[in-house]
Amino acid sequence: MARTTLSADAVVDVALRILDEDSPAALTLSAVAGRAGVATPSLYKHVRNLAELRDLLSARIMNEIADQVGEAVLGRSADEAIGALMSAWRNYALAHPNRYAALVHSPEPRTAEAGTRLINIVLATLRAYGMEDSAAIHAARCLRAVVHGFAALESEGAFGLPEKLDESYDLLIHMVITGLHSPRDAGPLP
Amino acid sequence: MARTTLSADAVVDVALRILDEDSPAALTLSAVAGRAGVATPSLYKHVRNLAELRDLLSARIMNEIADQVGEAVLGRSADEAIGALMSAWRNYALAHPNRYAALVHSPEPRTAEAGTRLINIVLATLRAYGMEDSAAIHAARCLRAVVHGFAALESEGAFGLPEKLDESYDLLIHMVITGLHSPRDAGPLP
DNA sequence: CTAAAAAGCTAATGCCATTAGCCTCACCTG
DNA sequence: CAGGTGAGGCTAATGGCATTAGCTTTTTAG
Repeated sequence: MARTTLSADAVVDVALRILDEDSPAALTLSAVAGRAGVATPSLYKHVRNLAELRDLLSARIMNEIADQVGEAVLGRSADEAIGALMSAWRNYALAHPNRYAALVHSPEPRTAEAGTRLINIVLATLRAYGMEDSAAIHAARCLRAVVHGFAALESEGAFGLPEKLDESYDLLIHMVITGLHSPRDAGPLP
Repeated sequence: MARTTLSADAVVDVALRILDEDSPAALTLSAVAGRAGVATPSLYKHVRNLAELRDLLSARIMNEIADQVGEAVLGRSADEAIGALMSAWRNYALAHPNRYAALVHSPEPRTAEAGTRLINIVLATLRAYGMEDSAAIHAARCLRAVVHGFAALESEGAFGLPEKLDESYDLLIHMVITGLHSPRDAGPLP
């Protein structure tokens, strides 16, 4: 029966639900097929193999992050934009910890393209600080590393102490904004 | 033959070599057994299962990082210590990308304990900035997130652009140091 | 010297991904 | 309206891996 129900996108949808409701380890083709109401080998008509499904999943997730971060930045600029950007990014990871854990930062084209969308949003935001070209790239990398590090650790439950994580993140935002205002060649501080 | 050759530690050694020479995905009990010159089920005399082997591996790696970071900080303080700490941490990830990728930040006791060693080193370093208690915890979390984010992304090969990564990291160190000198309640900048 | 424990082995089970080859319905074509 | 084609589904089979059970051998403690 050439039903029109299933497609690569639909398979990714199912995989996302498994990810959200179970764990990254529960993401098997068997589980996806079971939930889609289909025999396992049927999935191969839509997806080359498990590795490709993971790639598609990563790309989808990265695009969702770019969407949310892009929306958060709309209509803001400079410090306010940085804060909104960082909060939106972290909030995505908090709302979907398993998705964030499943996100792979590989050179795989689809995910890389979505990653480029995200980086471009960051670069655009940095223009408010007068950063261009190389300087902006370095700063964007730092911003990305900072947010990713916190989000990854937090969604893994790696922060054990009782101190409030919101406060830690506020501090981090503050540190980033301070750093952006202090150009690299400013030399040592007083 | 109750040979004295194999032990849990030796199994972890073999697993580390597989990790270094192949990939995280190549780390199977079969591969470990093969390289150890033993049948697969024999490993269960030393390790409860694959999950425990991964935990032991994580703990080993985390301890190595703590060792290197602790050594880097020795005899330095304040800004110089922060820079040395951040460089040593990143250098470990660069030297052993697969180990860094295999590192899991779970609440698993052994790894958590090694992680505590590392955090204590960071906390001690922060004391040079007059930070204590809660403030130091928040700052330590930020430092950890910053370094982990950069190291994780770099060792995954996530930075695609041609700009030199050393320069990006220098900027990141600069940003962190600047942020540490600017207390949270300093208010907006000029 | 002996007995028990430590550490190894083979065999067997079950899950998973993947491949091969078959079947059937939906739809387009004439 | 008949028929053929292909997308999309299915069953069966294969091979890798983790894990368990139960046996055997070697140390080593007493």
